[in-house]
Amino acid sequence: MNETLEDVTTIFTDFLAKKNLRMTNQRNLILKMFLSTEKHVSSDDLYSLIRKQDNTIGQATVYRTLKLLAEAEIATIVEFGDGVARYEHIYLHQHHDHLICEGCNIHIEVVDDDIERLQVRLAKKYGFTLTSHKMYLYGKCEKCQNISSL
Amino acid sequence: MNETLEDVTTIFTDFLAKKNLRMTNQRNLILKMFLSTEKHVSSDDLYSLIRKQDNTIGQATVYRTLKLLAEAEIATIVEFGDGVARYEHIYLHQHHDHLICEGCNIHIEVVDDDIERLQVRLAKKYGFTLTSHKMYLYGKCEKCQNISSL
DNA sequence: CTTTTTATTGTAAAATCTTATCAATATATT
DNA sequence: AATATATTGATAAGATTTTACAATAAAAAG
Ligand SMILES: [Zn+2]
Ligand SMILES: [Zn+2]
Ligand SMILES: [Zn+2]
Ligand SMILES: [Zn+2]
Repeated sequence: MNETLEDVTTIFTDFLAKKNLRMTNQRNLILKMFLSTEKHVSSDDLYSLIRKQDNTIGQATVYRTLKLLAEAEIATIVEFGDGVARYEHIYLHQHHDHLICEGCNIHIEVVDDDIERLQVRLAKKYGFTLTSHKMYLYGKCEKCQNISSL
Repeated sequence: MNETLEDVTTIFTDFLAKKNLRMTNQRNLILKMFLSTEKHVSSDDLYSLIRKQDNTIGQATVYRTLKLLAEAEIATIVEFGDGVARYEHIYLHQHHDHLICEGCNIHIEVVDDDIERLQVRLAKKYGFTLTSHKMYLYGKCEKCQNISSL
């Protein structure tokens, strides 16, 4: 996907309008900051980032806006199992899954077209139409394999 | 996998011994109740179940024991995104992934051997050895597809 | 069998993350 | 302008999980 910030802002504004909600300065700033980050930010991460530009913004507003962004399908939730909801953007960033090293904790974004195809097939086998999926692969990276074999 | 309750209890006891921990009545009961449940129980679910048999047990003990069971690889965490950690047993239950209907919320356990194979291949491509994975497929079941098209 | 050491438990407090409440403010509609 | 509606920030409340700690139980040592 190659949307610009303006495109995504329009998408969000339209989404809001459809629900009788308004595009505000706060929502605008939050969206802008969110899109400018790479990968997995928690609401709190984003709140800290935004405070640097505008320290009047409220924590709850960030929570609320991220929920809206997820509803608008501009953001998706990623859960790494520590009880914190993290978000990443879909627009400006295409779908991917996560490969995670249990040793050093690095996260690599991956996609395998064959798997993506088979997921649709698998869902269809049960009469489902697939709208999305999440896949997390856990293992050890090259470096950590060597360390643990010492 | 076809382990019996006794087998799994032994596995857990051994795991504990290796860490200088002890098999206690509480841990034994929690394990037994956990294995007797089907699928996704939260710590609180399990706590309620156990209280019926022994109302002296503490909530924290259930949390602690489930953590240990996960560490011992007898249980795995399943996260459905509502902020609650749920557990399911690996022993007595083989690996599977989850197909979830966004309409009626039913959960179907699925496995696709081709996908499982490709996951290993994908990880290898990045120099990773794979130890586990989680895959959640979200969509609409047959019934819910029809409902939403009315 | 004691005594001593170590681990475990239950209770309750604390920590974390998220949501709800509400009066004040900003935005849209009339 | 006046009115209605939505939004905000602060704060309280909720929910889930972890931690602290004294009392208890289990294991090890004597
Ligand atoms: Zn994918
Ligand atoms: Zn690594
Ligand atoms: Zn699988
Ligand atoms: Zn359904």
